[in-house]
Amino acid sequence: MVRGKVQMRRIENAMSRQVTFSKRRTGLLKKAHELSVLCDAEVAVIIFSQKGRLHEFSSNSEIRKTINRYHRSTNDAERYQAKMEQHITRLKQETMDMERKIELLEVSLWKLSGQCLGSCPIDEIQETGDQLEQSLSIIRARKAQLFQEQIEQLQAKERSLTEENEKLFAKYHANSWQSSAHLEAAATHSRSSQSSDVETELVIGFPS
Amino acid sequence: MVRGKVQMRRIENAMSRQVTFSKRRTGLLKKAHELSVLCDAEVAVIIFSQKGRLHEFSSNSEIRKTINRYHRSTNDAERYQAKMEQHITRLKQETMDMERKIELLEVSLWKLSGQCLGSCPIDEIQETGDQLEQSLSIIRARKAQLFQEQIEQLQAKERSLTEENEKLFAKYHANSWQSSAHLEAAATHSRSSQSSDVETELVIGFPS
DNA sequence: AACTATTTATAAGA
DNA sequence: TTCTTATAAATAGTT
Repeated sequence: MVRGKVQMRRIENAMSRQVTFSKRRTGLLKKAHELSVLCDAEVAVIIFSQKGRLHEFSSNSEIRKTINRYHRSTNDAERYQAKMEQHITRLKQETMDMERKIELLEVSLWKLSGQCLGSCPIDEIQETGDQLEQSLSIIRARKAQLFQEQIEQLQAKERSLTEENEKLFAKYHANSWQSSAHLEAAATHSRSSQSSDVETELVIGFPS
Repeated sequence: MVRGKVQMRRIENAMSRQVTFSKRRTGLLKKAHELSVLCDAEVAVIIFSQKGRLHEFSSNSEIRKTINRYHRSTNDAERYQAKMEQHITRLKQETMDMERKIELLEVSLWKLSGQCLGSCPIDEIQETGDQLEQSLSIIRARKAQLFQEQIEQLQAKERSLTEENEKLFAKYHANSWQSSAHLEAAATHSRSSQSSDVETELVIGFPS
């Protein structure tokens, strides 16, 4: 039996506390239910016992809905939501920009590859053609330059090889008279290789 | 005074409902507070009145903490977070794909415009050149075709104008002998216009 | 908001 | 946990 007012402080006896928790918890949930029914209110109750066990009541089918409504009605939530919306808007904008960029690039490539001519006006085709001619001339110049460089490299290589050959020839000729026939053959080879390079240069330098 | 058990259903009288809400709401929050103090429990109560006004109780200083604990103890939160991460990952992937696509397109355009030649190997330049030659030939063909069509249109127009002129000439010649000098001038103009068109055709058809 | 007759909740004991 | 019961607390209807 109730022996007077209960002191409004933590019940020290663990057993009593557990029992009281059980009883009052039931009472609280019941009261919450009654409030929601009688007054047509949206009520949510969350209780964690001292041991961490969860008990809950929601007048709604989903307590999350009430929590979300709470978040919405709090200012924090509005700020949070605004931030999120801003973020999403930014992402969408970025995506759209990228898509537009891709489209423009694809159209450019399309035009440069000679497609889409059915729908292009003649002045645009003219412009694309001019652009291509220009690009081609740059590329032809670069090609010519690269060939020229290659030729110069080959010529340099050839010169150094010829020099080496001549040195070797002189060396062998001076130091060993025994195998003169063999060395003569090497020198001949060196000279024929030189003339072949010159011929190649002329062919590549001025294509038909 | 209380005249018997209250029926557990919505109170129809708005005034009574409002008063009962006020009283019971106070009671519920008090009970929640008592439970939290007596039993050392974590309690949160959220109430939205019928009019949407928010009332809350939290044994904690911050009701958000209790809500977060609720989310944690439920698996909802984890699932929600997992979903969000998945979504973000997907968005990032899409962005990366788009960036890669843009890069490829830009490199293609770069190459086709004759840039980036310092770093390109000769065979790639060769390939680009071939591609450009091909595109150019397509565009030249299209240009020629468009000029041809334009010429044909002009020829057709010229023919119809000539015919009309001749008809008019005949008509005026037959019906009115009074102003023969004036009509003679018109016919001369018609003939000169015709020869001018033919000249234009020859210039456009075979440009230097 | 205050009053009060009643109902309801619940502490302690079993 | 559940039942009982004495008592505190809550509250419906009224003022």
